[in-house]
Amino acid sequence: MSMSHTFAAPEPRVMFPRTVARPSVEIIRMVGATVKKSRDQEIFGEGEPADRVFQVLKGVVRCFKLLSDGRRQICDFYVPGDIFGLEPGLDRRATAEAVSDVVLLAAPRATLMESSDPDAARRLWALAMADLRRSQDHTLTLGRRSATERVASFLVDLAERLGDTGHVELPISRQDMADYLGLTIETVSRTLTQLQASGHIALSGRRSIDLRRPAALAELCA
Amino acid sequence: MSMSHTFAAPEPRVMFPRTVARPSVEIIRMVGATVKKSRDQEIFGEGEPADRVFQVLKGVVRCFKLLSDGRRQICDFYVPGDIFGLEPGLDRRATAEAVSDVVLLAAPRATLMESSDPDAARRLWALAMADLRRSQDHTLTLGRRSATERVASFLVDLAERLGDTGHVELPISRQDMADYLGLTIETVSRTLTQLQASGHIALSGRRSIDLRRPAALAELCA
DNA sequence: CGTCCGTTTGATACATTTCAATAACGGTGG
DNA sequence: CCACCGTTATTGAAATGTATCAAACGGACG
Repeated sequence: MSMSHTFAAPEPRVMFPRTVARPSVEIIRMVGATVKKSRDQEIFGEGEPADRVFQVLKGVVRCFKLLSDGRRQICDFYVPGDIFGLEPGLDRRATAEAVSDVVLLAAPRATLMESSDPDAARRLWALAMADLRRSQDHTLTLGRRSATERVASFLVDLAERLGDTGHVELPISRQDMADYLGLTIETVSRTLTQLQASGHIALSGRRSIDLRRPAALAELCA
Repeated sequence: MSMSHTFAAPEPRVMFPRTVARPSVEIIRMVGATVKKSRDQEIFGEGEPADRVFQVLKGVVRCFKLLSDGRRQICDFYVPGDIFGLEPGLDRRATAEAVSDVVLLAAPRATLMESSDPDAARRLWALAMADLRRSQDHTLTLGRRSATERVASFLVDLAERLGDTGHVELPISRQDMADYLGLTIETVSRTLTQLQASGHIALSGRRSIDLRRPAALAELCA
């Protein structure tokens, strides 16, 4: 489809908002304050009060949980357009960090919850449900898919989320992929080279992947 | 055990003050119709229209997803008091079955969504968020915990859910445990006998487990 | 041009799965 | 109450996928 790049992109750049319509909560745009964070900076930490909700304008955010010995599981990535930071209770159940430099919109939780907009609650609910759906798909992947299947489904999913062009400008490192997929960095790397050898994808640079046979890739997800 | 890379461990957290009252949605009780299903009977199937929401009165329900080759991942179990069947979209993303003979209350989705009760929406939201929280905890378990840690955390979680008495009358088979924990039935079985050998639990019959050292068990979850 | 960090590759170790057999339960009927 | 049976669970031995340990590579950058 698109020409493969001969050069690696210097830095993970702005990602395209996916074309799929998603529930938008206008109110965030209205009452939100712009927040910028640089690469690897924390946005909120586990245990803190969950007083704000965020929308990604630029960059990518990771949300993760830690085990006592430092093992990390990334629950989800958020790309431009996504809203995150809604919590079931009063405090954060996970930590959020900037994967790349990010620009966010932050709105006080209370404002959203008590909004007079009759649709706001419904939209917030839709957002929470969308997260739930993603989380349950993730559960299936982690519980029952092999390394190859995990990587394949990750690529397919990411491509779709970023607006499918058959080309993924990977916004995240191998370590982040590994921690999202429940694998090690070595296994992710090996799997990617295998997928390249089998002609499913083409790697160029560290952060750029062409999906050469998207249909076959989707098959691989089982 | 997957030690991918070491990250700073989270600061010692307070042991869950998780006495979060189970959000109840009275309206289900008011407009709900009683439904009975016997063991292994389907309650709803993936792809069907998601027109009803259920509350468990008696018995246990499992909700799962399948891969094309039949591998199964149980997303969650629902015990008496739990509400399930809320969906992000118009149709079911998973299949629900009766683990044992069950009695359910079923309420039309539309009734709930359009309820004039100002609190109903909020409670529904709380329910969805509770599911999300559980799902993300599950993600951590599947992605980063060893077999022993998975089984231990399952037992601790289940005991708490059923009303912690240090004794779990297991409502589910080894196969269901395995499919929830992303393991095989053999591994679950071996792990349970090890936990018995180490004095953490005592098995009696197939469906009855005593948590002999709950604190130690909780430690095992990492 | 050399350093540094992230990635790839290689060799080996290990946890869990797989395959196969045995054992324990739970219900049924004699 | 006991013997039988099918089902579910346990145990064992071997195979396998992924992790671990260790080293080499490569691009980005000063």
